[in-house]
Order: sequence, then C-alpha cells, then structure tokens
Amino acid sequence: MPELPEVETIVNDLRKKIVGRKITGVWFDIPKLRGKFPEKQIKGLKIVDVKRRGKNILIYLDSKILLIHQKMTGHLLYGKWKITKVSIRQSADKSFKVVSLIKGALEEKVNNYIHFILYLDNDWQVGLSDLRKFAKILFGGKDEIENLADLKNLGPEPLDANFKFVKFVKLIKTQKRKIKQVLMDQNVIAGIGNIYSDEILWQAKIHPFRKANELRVNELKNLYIAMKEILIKAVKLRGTSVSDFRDAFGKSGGYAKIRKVYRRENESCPRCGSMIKRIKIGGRSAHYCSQCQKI
DNA sequence: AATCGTTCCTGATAGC
DNA sequence: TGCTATCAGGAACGAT
Repeated sequence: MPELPEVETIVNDLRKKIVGRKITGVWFDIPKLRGKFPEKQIKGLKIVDVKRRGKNILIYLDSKILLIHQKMTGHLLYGKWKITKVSIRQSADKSFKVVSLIKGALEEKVNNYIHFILYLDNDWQVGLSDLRKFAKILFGGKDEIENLADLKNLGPEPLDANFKFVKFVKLIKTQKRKIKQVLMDQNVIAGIGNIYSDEILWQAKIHPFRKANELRVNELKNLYIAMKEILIKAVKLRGTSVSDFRDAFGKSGGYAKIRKVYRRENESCPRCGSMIKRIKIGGRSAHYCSQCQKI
C-alpha cells in the first residue's frame, strides 16, 4: 500500500520521464469514470510538473490537474501497453478488458490490471494498474482540484522543514484517539499509513493503543524523531514492498528488508527478542512488541 | 461532534 | 483435490 515514501518514489521517477511531454490520448475501462476524462480537453495538454501531497499524486497539465490516489493496490507506471482484448458484459456499461504489456522497463509480460492509460507524444504511456480498483483518479481545473477536500483538509507534510516539534505536539495533544489511528489520519498528518505507523511506534517504543493526548513530552519527542527518521530512510530506500508496491518502472522498494515489525507477527523483536504481536484497531492491524511498547 | 461500522474489490489462504 | 468462506486494507460515507 503506497504511503509517503512509495508515492514520493513514484512521483520523482515519473517527473524525470514525463515533464515536457504532451498527452496524445487517454483510455480507461472503469465504467464509473465515464465522462470524467473528456479526451477533447485532455488531448494536447502539456505535462508541466508532477508533485506529491500526502499520498496523492498530482500531474499538472497546463491549467488542469490530474489527481491520482493509488489506495491499496494501485501502481502508477511508466511503460508501454497494448490493449489486446476488450469485451463488454451484458450489463451495458460494465466493460471487461485484458491489457497486455508489450514493451518497456517492466518485468511483467502481461498486466491484466491496467485500468487507465495516458498516451504520451514519445510513444510511451503512463498507466494505472490496480488489482482491487480502489484507486481514485480525478481530472479538473487547477483551482477545482486544489480546493478539493482530498487536498485541502490534509495535515502537514511530515518531512516539511517547517513542520517543527511544537506544531507536532499541538496536533497530537488535541487528539483523544489511539495514537496509531491519529498517525494514520491524513487530516492530522499527511502520508503515513499502516506500515510506517507501526514502524514509527516501534522505534519510539509507544504502544499503538496509547491515547494520543496522554503521551508524555519525551514520548512525543521520540515519536517526532522516529517519524522523520523512518520516512527519510524509507524514501532513500525507495519505499517498502511487503506485498505489492512497485515504483514507476515496476521495481520493488528496499525498506521491506529492514522493517522491524510490520507483518512480522510471531517473529522476534529486533531490539529485545520478544515475540511481535498483532492486534486489530478498527479493521486495521497493528504490529508491535509487547515488551518494548507497553500500554 | 466524535467515533464506529460498512463499503468498494479480488487474489491469497485457510478450512473442510 | 476442489470447493467455499474469510481476510486484507485507504478513505468516503452512513449510522450511532
């Protein structure tokens, strides 16, 4: 599941490849998106920049913006695909497709999960692969997109140099929920999800169930430092590929190898040797060391 | 107002 | 072996 480091990796890779390119066409097969990508408006637009905000990818096109949130299994890729088969189910607008990768830097030969393609003027494409179809893609005017709640309500960027400890404390201290949930709340701090919240809490030695407003100052300090350190390290390692994250060229990230607790249930804690546990918080799983992270 | 549960989707896995 | 049931999970939305 792409979080800040994964999205940062994709955005940086993609920027180098597509800025300055013109869009020559658009294709998608998700029925609920019908009418959302008027080719007349998109065709001919020039890609000006690619940015990240939280877990959102923003592709700036002249005065328009394409916003992509990859959610769980979305991969935004730079490659070349050829649509080899498209069949229509009888339920009118429920289309079914098979897309084949024909060439490119990707390892896969066939990708059956491409649901959206931007065609570029250099014969390459930007494709969104998404097994579970949770990903969100929006196209609209610059002002319109920038004013959406998706972006406007987001909390500060954790790696922003202006996001100082004092501000961090202010945000966390006003929350009565469990710290794990607070860290994952995009409107408190943007970009942290299940993987990095677990890793951050482990490094800071804080139990995921602790109430945010009850954390002591030294704990908050540890949490703040862990947040910055872990995210910076993960960006350097090009993200975590525990299940299926891939960068813009289909390659895995390196953070999974050095992760301490996420999806390491029943393994031993790298710090104290105790067994790593897994608990549920509102449908999400949290991984932690019961010895290092006391309630 | 804050918090909880449900929904979206499909491959992997557990259980019989 | 082969089938079915359950699970994973970001964020919007509805319900309490």
